[in-house]
Amino acid sequence: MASTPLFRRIDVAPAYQKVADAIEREIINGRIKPGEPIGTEQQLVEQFGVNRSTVREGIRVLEEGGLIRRDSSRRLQACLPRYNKLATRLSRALILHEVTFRELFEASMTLEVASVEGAVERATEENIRELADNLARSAEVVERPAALAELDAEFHVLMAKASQNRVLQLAREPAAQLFFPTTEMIVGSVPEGGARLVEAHRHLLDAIRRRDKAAGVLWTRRHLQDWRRGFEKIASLDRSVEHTYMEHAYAARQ
Amino acid sequence: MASTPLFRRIDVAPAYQKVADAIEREIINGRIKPGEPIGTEQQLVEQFGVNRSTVREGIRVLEEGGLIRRDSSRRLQACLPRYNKLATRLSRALILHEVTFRELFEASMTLEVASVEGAVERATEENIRELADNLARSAEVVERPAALAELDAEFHVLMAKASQNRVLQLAREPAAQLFFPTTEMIVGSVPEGGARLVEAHRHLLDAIRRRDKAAGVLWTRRHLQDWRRGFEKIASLDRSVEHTYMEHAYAARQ
DNA sequence: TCTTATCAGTTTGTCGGACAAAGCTAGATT
DNA sequence: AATCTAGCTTTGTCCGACAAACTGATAAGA
Repeated sequence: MASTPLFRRIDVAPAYQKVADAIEREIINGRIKPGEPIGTEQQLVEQFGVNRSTVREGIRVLEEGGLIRRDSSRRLQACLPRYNKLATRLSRALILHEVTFRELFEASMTLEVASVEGAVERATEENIRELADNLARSAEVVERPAALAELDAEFHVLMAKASQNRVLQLAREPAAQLFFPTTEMIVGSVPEGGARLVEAHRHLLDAIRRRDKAAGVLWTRRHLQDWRRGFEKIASLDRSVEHTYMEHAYAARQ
Repeated sequence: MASTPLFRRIDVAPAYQKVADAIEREIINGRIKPGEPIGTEQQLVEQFGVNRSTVREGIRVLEEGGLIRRDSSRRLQACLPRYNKLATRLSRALILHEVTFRELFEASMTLEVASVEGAVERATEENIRELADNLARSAEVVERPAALAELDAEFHVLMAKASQNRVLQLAREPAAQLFFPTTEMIVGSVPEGGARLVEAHRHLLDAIRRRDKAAGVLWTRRHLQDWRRGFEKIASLDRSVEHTYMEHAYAARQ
């Protein structure tokens, strides 16, 4: 057992970091609620007693972290970090770690199955309406791979939402962001690809309506296996989610 | 179909954002590899033709995003975003969204089971050694909840690593960061809690060694059910992962 | 020869002040 | 009352400056 230290540890974090930390603490522990204003840069300068440049560096950190944002008039306010934005960062990290489509597929299988199970158990009328609406729109664009791929991604987001489990929602998002953009290629290259996709969605929605978990899991598996078979016609599962592919997804998102 | 536009869209992003985007692009598409230097602030000032303050704001954005870091001498270099740094941000987001322990538990059950399945299939000798080492250390501190809780968290990280699936590794991390800190409280408040935990780990490692997937899944379920029963003695599963709890985890991490 | 001390040059973190552009406010005008 | 305008505020950017920390190399000492 060490003796009581004479001095406390010296805090050597740079000032901009301390500014960011101080504001973060206020938001995390709820003293500043999402939507509430943080104050102007000048006010922060006065409160913290540092230069405006320093405050601004701190603000950038928090902004990137998704804890604060600027409203329409560019004033600072606290906000709820959007899963989507964070997921984008994570997807980027996955790219840089050169994960393979096999890893992506395996993880997505787990996460999507869990989503469906949750959705079958807990989907609300509202959730079902949203899914039905998506299905109707999908049926209309079954011959247009780009539009269909987008609706497919949305369908699975809605499914995760219907599970009422926000942790799951967040956990599946990064993988989904990388996984689903390939749908367009696959649907386009497999005969009847679009029709099979819509049919799978129809069965999934049906399973949720009937609260039939086994059917939900079964059709999710089939749906993803379809994706996999399609993908393997185009490329190897063991190829990494490449930079070129990222550029594609990237350009499309902008 | 719209006619060809006369003008291209005007880019109105602030300069610091453009600086960040430009550097990010170079890293994402691999022209700058992880570990390579970005250059000094002065060099960036010259290359981009903007002020150093502007460059520094851009740097903060990338730093927080985990794309660049400063090495021992504070020089800038590209880096692979660390999962657990990103996961920390996600955990924070989950807190702010006031997710419940029930959501956390359900999602973790899915993710940990998937980890074990992967580990049983693909764990290397090295992975098994690490797990065995962790287990040995756990057995030594079975009576000290704080130390044991830490090793428990590590055990599950190692398990995810053994699954050889980096997507899964990343997906489970945010939930785990919120989930496992409660272990300390639970182990301390349940008689034989520590012993049960170590026993579960022993069976898990054994299942991996024998490549027995069913046993791995079974003991993972038991292990987490144990957590759940313990947790319910202390608090309701439907309580949100509260700010107070976050403060606890937060203080411990500093 | 090997280690240590020194010293000048870089680089980062911070500061103060400045200014144009965009937003906001409130009084003036129709 | 609705609209317009002028002034104030705030943000984004720039400039120049300086102390502290770090680098690298040279000089001094064992």
